[in-house]
Amino acid sequence: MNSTYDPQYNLRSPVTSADRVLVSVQQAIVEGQLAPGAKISETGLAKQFNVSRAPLREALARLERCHLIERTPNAGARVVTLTADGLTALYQIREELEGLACRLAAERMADEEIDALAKLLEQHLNSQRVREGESYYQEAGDVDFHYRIILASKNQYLINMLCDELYFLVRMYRVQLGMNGPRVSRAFDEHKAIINAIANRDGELADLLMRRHISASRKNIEKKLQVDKEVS
Amino acid sequence: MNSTYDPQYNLRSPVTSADRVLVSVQQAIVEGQLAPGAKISETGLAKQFNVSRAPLREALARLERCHLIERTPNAGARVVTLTADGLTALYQIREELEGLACRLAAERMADEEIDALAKLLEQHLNSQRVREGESYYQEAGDVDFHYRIILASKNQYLINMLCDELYFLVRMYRVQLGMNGPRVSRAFDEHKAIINAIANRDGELADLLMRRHISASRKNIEKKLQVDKEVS
DNA sequence: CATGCCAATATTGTCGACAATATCCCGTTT
DNA sequence: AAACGGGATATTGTCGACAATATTGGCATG
Repeated sequence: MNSTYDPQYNLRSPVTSADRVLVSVQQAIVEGQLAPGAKISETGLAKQFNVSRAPLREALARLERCHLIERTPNAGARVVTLTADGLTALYQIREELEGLACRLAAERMADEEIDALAKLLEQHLNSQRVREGESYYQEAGDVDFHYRIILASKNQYLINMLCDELYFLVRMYRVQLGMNGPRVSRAFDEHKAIINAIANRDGELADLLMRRHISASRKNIEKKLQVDKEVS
Repeated sequence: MNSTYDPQYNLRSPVTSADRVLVSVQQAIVEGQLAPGAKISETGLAKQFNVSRAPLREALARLERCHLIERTPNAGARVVTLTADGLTALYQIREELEGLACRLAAERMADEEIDALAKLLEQHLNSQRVREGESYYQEAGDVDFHYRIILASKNQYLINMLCDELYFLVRMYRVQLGMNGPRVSRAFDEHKAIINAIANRDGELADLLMRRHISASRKNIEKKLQVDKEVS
């Protein structure tokens, strides 16, 4: 599995050193190199990434924004922990917001964008790596699909909340629980149904399908969380 | 009109000096002392609030989070501008999220909380100040109602997104457009219907009513925006 | 006169040091 | 032995200065 994940979704490329360290720490938390619940040492991380504490603290502020850490004044920051309740809460929001994104995308997505997304889906399914079950590429493909629809909504706040805030946490749950099971082919079918609804400009249906899709995904992860808990 | 607005909604009281300057600048932007589109001078604001640039920049990071300013790397920050498109986008999100909040509140709100909220509504309607049309108290009362329902959802992300991020902008639209018109009594009826639905544990209905309520509010503000544009 | 370039200026980003606060450890007390 | 208290330590918050980047104004050129 390829461990470097190119976040092509970051709207603006990292220009300042706070941006760079943010990307690094985001990745470290999502992939678990900084364990859930771990205390974050400002001086430690600053040294590790060869920056001073100022840009690191700027990065921490944004990490809090995307719910990857929790800060308490004068006491410091900890990496968030993954819980069943948190997952449910997160996916409840996703259902609402991505449902809305589908309705808007059905109105606003250009025909060419729709074609391109449909093609990307096919291409992704046929890809060697996906069939071999590399979870990294499954994850990237899924996120890509959702991002394109969200961006097509052209609602600034929606895009911001989903892509810049919530999705890092979504990926964290998936990566750390190793979600690479047999749901891939079913998810593909669901994706296809959604893009079809959008192509038909049927926002209501796309909304409904997306909600179901996310709900199914949630149940899948909840099951895994349950199993993990029983094992431990 | 009382110009000081006690933000009783801030979950944790400001403890650090960055917290304090954040509250001050938030208020300044929402109430228009820092005009929409105005450039933000870090050194200027820092002097004005008698702090160094470090805590001020911390505050700016959080102001960006609640969409009150827009930053561009190496170039600085500007106060956001109020536009019809932005308002529509904002209220689309509100409809979805507050609808969800209603569904959850219908499940989770304690009977005593419901009673208290109903009483607060009555009390608010009968209040001298409200009948005299002091927009400040109308605004506070409305926000209070919505906040209580949102908090009752007990969904951490929902609460965070609405109360800590979006609502400052909502208030900014309302305050700066001087929304103190005759919608107050109608809004009261709508509030009452919503709390009734919640009391009956009818989440579906509460959801629907809240969406309509927010939609009506949006149209009201859009009208005002239109009028203002024609005048100018 | 408009336009493009370059230096001077102003503003933002980063750094290291200090102050304020929390955390830890250990001795004392009941 | 457990609970409390107080000092030592570590960590966070804030400050002023410097470096890096944008912006401004004037000068030369077409």
